Amino acid sequence: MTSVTGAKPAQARAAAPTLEAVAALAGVSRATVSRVVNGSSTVTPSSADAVRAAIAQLGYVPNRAARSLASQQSHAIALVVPEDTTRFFGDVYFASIVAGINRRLERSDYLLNLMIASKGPEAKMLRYLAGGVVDGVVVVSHHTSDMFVREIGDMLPMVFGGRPAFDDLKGYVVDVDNVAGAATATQHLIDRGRRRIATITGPMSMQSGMDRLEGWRTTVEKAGLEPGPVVHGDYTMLSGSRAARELLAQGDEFDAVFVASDLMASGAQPVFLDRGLRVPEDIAMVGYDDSPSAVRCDVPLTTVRQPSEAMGEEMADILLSVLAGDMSKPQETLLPTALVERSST
Amino acid sequence: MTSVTGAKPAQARAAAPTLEAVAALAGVSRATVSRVVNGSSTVTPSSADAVRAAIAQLGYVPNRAARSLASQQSHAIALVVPEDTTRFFGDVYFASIVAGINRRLERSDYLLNLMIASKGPEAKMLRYLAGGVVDGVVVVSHHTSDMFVREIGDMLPMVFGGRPAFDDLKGYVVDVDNVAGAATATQHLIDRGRRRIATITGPMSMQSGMDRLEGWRTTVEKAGLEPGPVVHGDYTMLSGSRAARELLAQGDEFDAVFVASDLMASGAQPVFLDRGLRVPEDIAMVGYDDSPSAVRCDVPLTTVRQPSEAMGEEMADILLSVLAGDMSKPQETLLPTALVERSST
DNA sequence: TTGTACGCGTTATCAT
DNA sequence: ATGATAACGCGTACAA
Repeated sequence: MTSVTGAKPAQARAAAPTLEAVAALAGVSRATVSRVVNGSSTVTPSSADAVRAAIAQLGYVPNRAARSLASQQSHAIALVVPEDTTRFFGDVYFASIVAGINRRLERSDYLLNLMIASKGPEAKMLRYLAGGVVDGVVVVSHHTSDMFVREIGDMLPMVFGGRPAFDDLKGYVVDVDNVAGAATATQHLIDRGRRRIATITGPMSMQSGMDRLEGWRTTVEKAGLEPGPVVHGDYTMLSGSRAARELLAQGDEFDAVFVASDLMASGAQPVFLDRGLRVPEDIAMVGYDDSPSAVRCDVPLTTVRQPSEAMGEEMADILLSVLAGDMSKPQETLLPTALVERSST
Repeated sequence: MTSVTGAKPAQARAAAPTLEAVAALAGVSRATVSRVVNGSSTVTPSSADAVRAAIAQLGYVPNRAARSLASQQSHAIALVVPEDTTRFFGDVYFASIVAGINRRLERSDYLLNLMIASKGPEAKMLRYLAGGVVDGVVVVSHHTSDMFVREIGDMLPMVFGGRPAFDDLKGYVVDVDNVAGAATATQHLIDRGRRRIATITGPMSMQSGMDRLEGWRTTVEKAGLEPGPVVHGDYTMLSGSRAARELLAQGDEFDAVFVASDLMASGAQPVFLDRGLRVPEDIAMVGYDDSPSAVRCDVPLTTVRQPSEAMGEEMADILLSVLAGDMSKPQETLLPTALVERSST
């Protein structure tokens, strides 16, 4: 590591102007300034103008800490993701969620605090949240083993992205209808004339994994078909290729497979192709997510699209409503999925 | 959108215990409690124990807003990324940076605030930062056109990831030696016996783009070689394939190409291969970044590895030092690069 | 409509 | 070593 010492980079920074200063310049009291800043009640237009002029002239910006302390609100929300950084950044699903949340937040004066909480610092994070850094929490990618999440619900309003697996949930839920999505995908396979449909599932520690499996099973049974082989994965590409090998190794026949995530499907497909199996002729595939990897496959994937960005936006919207005291939001919001047909079926 | 109304999810949340409460329980004054909380100076072990016991019993957590207001510090830093969400999440480089920053922050009580500031809300972000939400800022992926970044330097300590292109910079810089990295790559090509070396550059609006071009040029000239053709890209895969086509269209001969990012290289390579050119026999390639895409290429890329995660960690470390009043850090820190040899040379 | 005065939970400066 | 007490900057009853 080379280093070059240069001029000193720090300098005296101008003290930020306060409400007091604005009030003095505008010739009114602090209270009045506070009122126009918060757009509140009735202030005489003339003095309101004077205040606004003073604010502009001084470049006044409310001090966040002081405001929080007085109002008992931080005007920030947290996105809690119980995954490690690699998974978080490796999955575009999270990108969409964040984009959606951001889009809603841009129309407010709330801030987003990203908390990617892999394994260790759960206790630390709970302490942060307890410290009043945020007014509410959005939780996505939640596993049954993440018990600490329950404690969050005891101290802050909470919105889940994807229904958590435990029963006594405190908090709102925004979800896609995973059962219906999986059912649509499976039915599509049946409509294409497939009779022996396998599935590569998501993790059984996540509600979405269980729901998609259920959607597959009920649809197959309703059609009077014998369920094909089932192999479990964890949504990652690696687990997808492993599952594909296992499927083949088991020796059970199948002419189609419903894969619970595009990442797993794009891991599985090369395995099939390498074995000389043709997609979709020998094995038809349907994925889930409609992620970019679905298109990048050798045989582009038919898949179930989730409105991830809309989910993010909806979650933020619900949380903001709750924080605004609006208790009329439904506790559970289901967003629709859509089948996207490509070459793999 | 279906919705199901359920039980009311919100409930009365216990008021958080305050310093006052702890003091009362421990039988000391607020000041003393504050002292042990901040590990400060000299407190009698006996009363310190009493305080700690009270804290544990009450589950006391300091209120962040109050602390900020009193101490004039937020104990949070911001990572400002002037890119849109898609680019941010699409590039693993950022993931490493964040991971590195997080790793350093975990050993502190600072919080990270991610601000992905595409185009619009620059003014809004400046207002946030002016509001005292953070004590310092880390800026990565900075373009010459992002003028608003300069204003940040006027109000907060700042660390750049990658040297900004403007001259009067206020702030620290952590960078890799892009000139040296490009030089190593180019020299490697020369050592392999290549005489006519082209380059696909990064954006000329970024210092790193200019530096890598310079490293290529000086090395070629120092070897007494005639510089090969130069085509500009913007680090993305798409621009890489476009650049490759342009390179071919120009008709100038070349037997090697130094590409300023792996993403561009993985866009360029298929173009060469499609034209029946062999890598490395007809065209040797060296990329930059050592990103996952370097390995996913048909012909895995020889590339220049940057210590991205170490960069993130170093940036956070410097910022924390400055915030702690330590002015001894060098204004510019250069991290070393390393050549990773694979099949493309 | 506007101003006064108090409180928010900590830190920091004094005395003691 | 410890305890009053004054900031910190703002919101907001309450009074005028």
